[in-house]
Amino acid sequence: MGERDDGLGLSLSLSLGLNQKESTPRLNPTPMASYSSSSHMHMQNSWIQMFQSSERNSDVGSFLRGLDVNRAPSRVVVDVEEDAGVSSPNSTVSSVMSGKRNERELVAAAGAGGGRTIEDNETERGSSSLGGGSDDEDGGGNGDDGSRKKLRLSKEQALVLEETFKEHSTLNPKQKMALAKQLNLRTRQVEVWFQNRRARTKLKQTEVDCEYLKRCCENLTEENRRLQKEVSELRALKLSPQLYMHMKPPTTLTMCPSCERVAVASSSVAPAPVMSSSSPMGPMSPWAAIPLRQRPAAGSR
DNA sequence: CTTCTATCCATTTTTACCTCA
DNA sequence: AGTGAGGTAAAAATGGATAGA
Repeated sequence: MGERDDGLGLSLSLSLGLNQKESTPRLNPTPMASYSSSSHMHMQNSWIQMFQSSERNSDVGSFLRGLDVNRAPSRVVVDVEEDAGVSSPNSTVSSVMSGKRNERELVAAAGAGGGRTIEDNETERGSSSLGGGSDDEDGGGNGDDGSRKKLRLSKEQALVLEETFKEHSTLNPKQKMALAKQLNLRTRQVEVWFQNRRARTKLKQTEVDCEYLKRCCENLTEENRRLQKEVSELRALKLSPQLYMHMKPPTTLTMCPSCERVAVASSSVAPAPVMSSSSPMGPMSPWAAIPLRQRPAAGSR
């Protein structure tokens, strides 16, 4: 199904993302959840390329499917005029009515009432796709009744949209209109496509972040388990002082990760002063009697 | 400050396509 | 081989929030 492509892409993205993040153990400083047009270049260089590579494959896949199944190459019918007529709802419609709904209603009305929005779009799509679109196949359908009709974008259209999205995750009205004209789409379609594209990107970014956090959680859980085990071992050693005095200090828990001082592994001393920066090694510290060179962690610094 | 317009996002609905029994 | 059900992604619609004039 279609998910196969997406699943593949996602798995690739995940693996890449994790590898990338493992080298830099921190979440993406510009998470996609809050990306904006000003920060889209970040994602362009990091995440989005992973997505786009997979999605492009998906597009190619759907395109190939479309080629095989649906579209026999046929004549090219280009009708750009209506695009402008129908597709500038923001300016023309809103001046008469108010709000976005009116624009949609107008489009629907135009499609139903002898206008040629949806139906024409099919024609336009066929024209801009690889000559695809047998006219009788889609055009004769339900375009006349004004009902919404699915508009599967052609490969070329999707490709151009993707390339544009790479450069700008958002479009200003001028760019939108130019792109719509170039692709023989309505500006509303371009706008919707970009909205959906941003949503897909964000969703995938969320999934990647979730996977990364899951990994972090697993690592921390494992680390916690290991430390708990070590604590219990040290507590057990407390019961046998002779052995304790002659043992080497543990290889872990020897360094405070924050202040990078040698920590005190004494069980008789409360752990709080251990991390104190003023006197990390109190007078009661059993390690104080051990020469520094015998402390593996301290000596390794 | 209010109103209007445009845009965005989150969510939902619709549609086309695919797989499988 | 043909067909319908179910699943999925994508396109479109909807409603709310927000910014700017």
